[in-house]
Amino acid sequence: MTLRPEKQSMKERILETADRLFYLRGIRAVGVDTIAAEVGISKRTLYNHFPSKDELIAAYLQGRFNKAPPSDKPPIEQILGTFDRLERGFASKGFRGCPFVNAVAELGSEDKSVKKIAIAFKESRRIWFRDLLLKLDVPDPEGLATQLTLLVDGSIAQDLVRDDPSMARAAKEAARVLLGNAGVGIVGRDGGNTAGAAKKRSSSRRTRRPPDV
Amino acid sequence: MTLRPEKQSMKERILETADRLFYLRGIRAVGVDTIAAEVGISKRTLYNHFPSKDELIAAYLQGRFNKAPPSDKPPIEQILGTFDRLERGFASKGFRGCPFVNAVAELGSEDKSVKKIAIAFKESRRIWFRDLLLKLDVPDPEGLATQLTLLVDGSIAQDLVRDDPSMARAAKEAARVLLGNAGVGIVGRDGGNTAGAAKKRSSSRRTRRPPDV
DNA sequence: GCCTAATTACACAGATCGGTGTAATCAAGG
DNA sequence: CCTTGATTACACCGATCTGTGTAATTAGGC
Repeated sequence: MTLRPEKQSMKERILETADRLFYLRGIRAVGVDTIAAEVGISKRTLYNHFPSKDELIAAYLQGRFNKAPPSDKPPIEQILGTFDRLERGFASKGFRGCPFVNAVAELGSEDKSVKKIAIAFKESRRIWFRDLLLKLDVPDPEGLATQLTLLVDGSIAQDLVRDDPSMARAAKEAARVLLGNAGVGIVGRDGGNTAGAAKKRSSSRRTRRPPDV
Repeated sequence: MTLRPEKQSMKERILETADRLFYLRGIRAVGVDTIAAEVGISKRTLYNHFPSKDELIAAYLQGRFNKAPPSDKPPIEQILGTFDRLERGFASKGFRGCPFVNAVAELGSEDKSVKKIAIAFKESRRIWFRDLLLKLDVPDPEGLATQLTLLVDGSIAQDLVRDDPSMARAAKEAARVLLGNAGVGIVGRDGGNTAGAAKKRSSSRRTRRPPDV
């Protein structure tokens, strides 16, 4: 009966489907019945693994907490590479903004646990930037790290409404300026200039998975 | 019976209440019954003024389209002043992020009209920045305007999840660097340095109206 | 074969959703 | 006074929501 390996546990299957639907259509817009039907299980089974939708939501956001893969590349490349990965994410078909920001926007200040997870995620990214900046001996790693997160979240929000992956490139150029201002030497500018980046209203949206946010 | 002037029309009263509830609690989270009850009218009256909730949502977002007051102050002050107003907005009690981003995040790609309004708003702000930058004769007003909008939206998203109005200051400092890099002379840095701005995890939230986004 | 645990189908509860139909009431202006 | 239009109360629709109760069915390990 098991046509394919099916190494996933039931809980994983539920969580995977919930992740996809919550992220793509919105948390409030997706009911537990829809999730159960999509997984191909009964609603009862779903509730056997997650006591409530709220817990499923929390698990969904926890699962979005990325596994930032450690890299041995130079810090400056890692920092700027963030925006390249961001641009690929924007261009992927299923991109729908930052799941944490979206969740907070949807569920408001009612759900405290959701906000806590969102805060933790945002802070983790800021710390990731900061630790890289520490290696670069910039004057103010804390403040610069915060500014870089602003560019990240700003480009995400802009792409969410505009569907314009070039926002990531604009953010990258701004990041380069901020880094340069902090005394970090400019590293290989890629291809074209960034002028009029907002003009190339790309209508691409290829078929890739949303890598990370 | 009219204790106070009551110069508002019925439609305005409905829209005002809808705006407050939609923005504060989320669009999907607020039903038409709730809005009617809050206004103190019957649901029938509400539907006499707005044929559907979707139209009410559209009117809500249209109403958020700000009236950018023309100013005769120097462009550079207007640009940087944006972040000051942003910080005041963040510190106000009812601030809950960008209504347009929130709406797109909530309603997803289903509602086309909502997305159109959101795009128009974001673009209008970019144009506002660009026109000011044109007066400053910067090399790339289009690209720089885009970058400034990234800082604006980034700080809004960050404040939404962190409740930290200092994000606006961090954005302002970054904007100053970007402007300086474009050849615009530094204008009066205010008070303290921007270092560790992310540290002053303000728990303020005063009682003010959300001015604009 | 048997025990245990998971999963199933399915009905149902209680609430809320957007939206409508209807008839009574109210207010204002001619 | 009378007419007209707005507003009211209120019942109701069908759909959907989260969550539960229950009894039958399945599958695997001993």
